[in-house]
Amino acid sequence: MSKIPLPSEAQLEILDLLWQQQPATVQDLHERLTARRQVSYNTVLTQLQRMTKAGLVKRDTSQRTHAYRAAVKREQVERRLFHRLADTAFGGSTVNLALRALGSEKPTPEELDELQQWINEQKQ
Amino acid sequence: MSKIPLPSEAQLEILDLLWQQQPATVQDLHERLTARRQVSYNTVLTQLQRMTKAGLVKRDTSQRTHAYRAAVKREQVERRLFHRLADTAFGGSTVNLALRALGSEKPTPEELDELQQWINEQKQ
DNA sequence: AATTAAATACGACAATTGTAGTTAAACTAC
DNA sequence: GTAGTTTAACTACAATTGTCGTATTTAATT
Repeated sequence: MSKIPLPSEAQLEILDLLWQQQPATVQDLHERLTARRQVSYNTVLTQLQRMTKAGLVKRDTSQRTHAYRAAVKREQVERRLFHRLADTAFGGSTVNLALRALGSEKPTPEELDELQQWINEQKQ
Repeated sequence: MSKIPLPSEAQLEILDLLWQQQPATVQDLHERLTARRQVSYNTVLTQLQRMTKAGLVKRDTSQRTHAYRAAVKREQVERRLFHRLADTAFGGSTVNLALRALGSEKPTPEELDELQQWINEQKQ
């Protein structure tokens, strides 16, 4: 099942774009990523090729212009990334990590509600 | 000020031990780290040397056996790490990231209380 | 058909990362 | 003081990472 590695930083950026809109071509992704920072088409392509090999994305090669989609679930990847961080520096407590991270934030009322709801669920 | 880089994964592990107890010698840290996973003395030493050069830790070389202490604040590093993660894949919302990460956890009552308290503070 | 554009494959490369070996100096214990 | 032990400096090395360039193929334009 999950011998799929976690995405690297640069890969995560692209994967994030895919999660937002799938499927997508290299050009799509390059355009969208360029909106955030300067990066060449080939760089995006290479990362997509690496992610394909790694099993992080799938591609449809039936057309000359390949179409990509994520092969991993957003929730799972995010949870694993978070855990890796929590494990190495927060004594494994994700709640601690969450609290620490929240510490300096000013959440929107919606976000607060979501959090509140989560807590209520846990209490039952 | 902060051209100090973020610690790598392995460095964070060691830094975490330092934050728990400072100052510490390489041997101290090696022993404590070994409790978590197998790693050689030299590996710990090398990381400490790299962290020293990077400005992440300071060392007292007045004795033959050097003594290390963190040169960066835990809160700051953790917040930066968290933000880096949030920025690349969570649309910059740390609350979202926190929620996502909490998703599958079973927190202790104490942790729940802490979270609840944080929420209450935010509401005011 | 000839030229240009678009797309992928493949290779390259420097920097970082994790890991550890070798060397040499400085203590420690006989 | 001779032999082992600790410690740190330095070197090494393969894997990963982020970044592109070049070559090649295929499609579009004129």
